[in-house]
Amino acid sequence: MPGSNFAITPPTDYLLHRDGCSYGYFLLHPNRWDVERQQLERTFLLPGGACLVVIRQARARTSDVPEPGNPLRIKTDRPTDADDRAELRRQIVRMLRLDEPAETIAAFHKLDKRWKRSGRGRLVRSPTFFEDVIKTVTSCNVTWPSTVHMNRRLCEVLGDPSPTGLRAFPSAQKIARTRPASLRGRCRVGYRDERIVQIAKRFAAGERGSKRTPGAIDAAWFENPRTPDDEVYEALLNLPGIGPYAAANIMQLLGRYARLPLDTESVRHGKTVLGMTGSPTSIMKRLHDHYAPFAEHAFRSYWFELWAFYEQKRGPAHTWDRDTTGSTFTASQFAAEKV
DNA sequence: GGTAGACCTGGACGC
DNA sequence: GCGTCCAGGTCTACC
Repeated sequence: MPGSNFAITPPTDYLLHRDGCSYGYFLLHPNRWDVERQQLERTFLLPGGACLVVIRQARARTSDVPEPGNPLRIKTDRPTDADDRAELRRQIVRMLRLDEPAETIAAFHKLDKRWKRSGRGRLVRSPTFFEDVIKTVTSCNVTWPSTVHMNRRLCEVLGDPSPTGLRAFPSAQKIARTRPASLRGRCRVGYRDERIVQIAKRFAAGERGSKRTPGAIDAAWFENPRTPDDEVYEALLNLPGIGPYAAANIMQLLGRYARLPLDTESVRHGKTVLGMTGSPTSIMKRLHDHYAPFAEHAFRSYWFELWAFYEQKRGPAHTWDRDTTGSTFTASQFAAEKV
């Protein structure tokens, strides 16, 4: 089937295999990182319907390895019109954080020089705020393999298929129309069923512009950098299924890096990598103090430390296959291994 | 304000 | 193959 081809020019320091494989969500359906081809594949929801998209960074003429800032080649599995391409471009920019200029990453490297050489600084996320929120809910109170399973089932059961047959992440409207019991039974989300449907209803109401629906979510307000951090955090805490950890994690997904989403894995990191001792509560307090000097970049410093530990154990993230390495490792495995 | 226990699933383990 | 235990963050009731 004939598709469309176009290119996006990323920031001058951008590397797809490094910056696209920088956070666990790149391993969750409908995302798939093709290790062999070093390209990102995913079905996007566009005005004209679901569409499988392959994103690959152009190589240099004399090398198999892309150079920073090389164009991103976008290929779709069906023809796209101008509306489709505009929306696709918008979602890719959000997902890959192409709107973060090289200067912002340089400012982070000035504050935390450990990552200047590798160039790490951007964190991949979802094409939409809604998907980031749901993915965060599915990551709470479960081990990583369960998070992988829930996201796979959400796509398989509720996601629209592209012409090739690969499914997108379900829209807020689709989940809002789903019965909680069905979500629990078919997607294995457990007690999160009602909470996920409630969140989806609020997003769906916000997308319809329904001001009369209590709690309707105005995604643009959350995404607006001018909205104060504290107000965003408080609003997130008011969503069902979102507690302090999930709210702080969604904050970083919104590009607000000052807060740390600390969980049991953070405590493990504090103990095994940073040599901290004491109760989990005291370690979490010390972790906050430890990363405080990195101010508005605190999460980046924390996360790339954690990510470097994972890569030390499992190899570079761009070699992790979603359905093998990427779906099996757990924090408890790392805790049991020697550093 | 702090804390205990329930919530649900999948994986590990013992038999 | 079956039963039991455990990890994981949020929510509610209770003090």
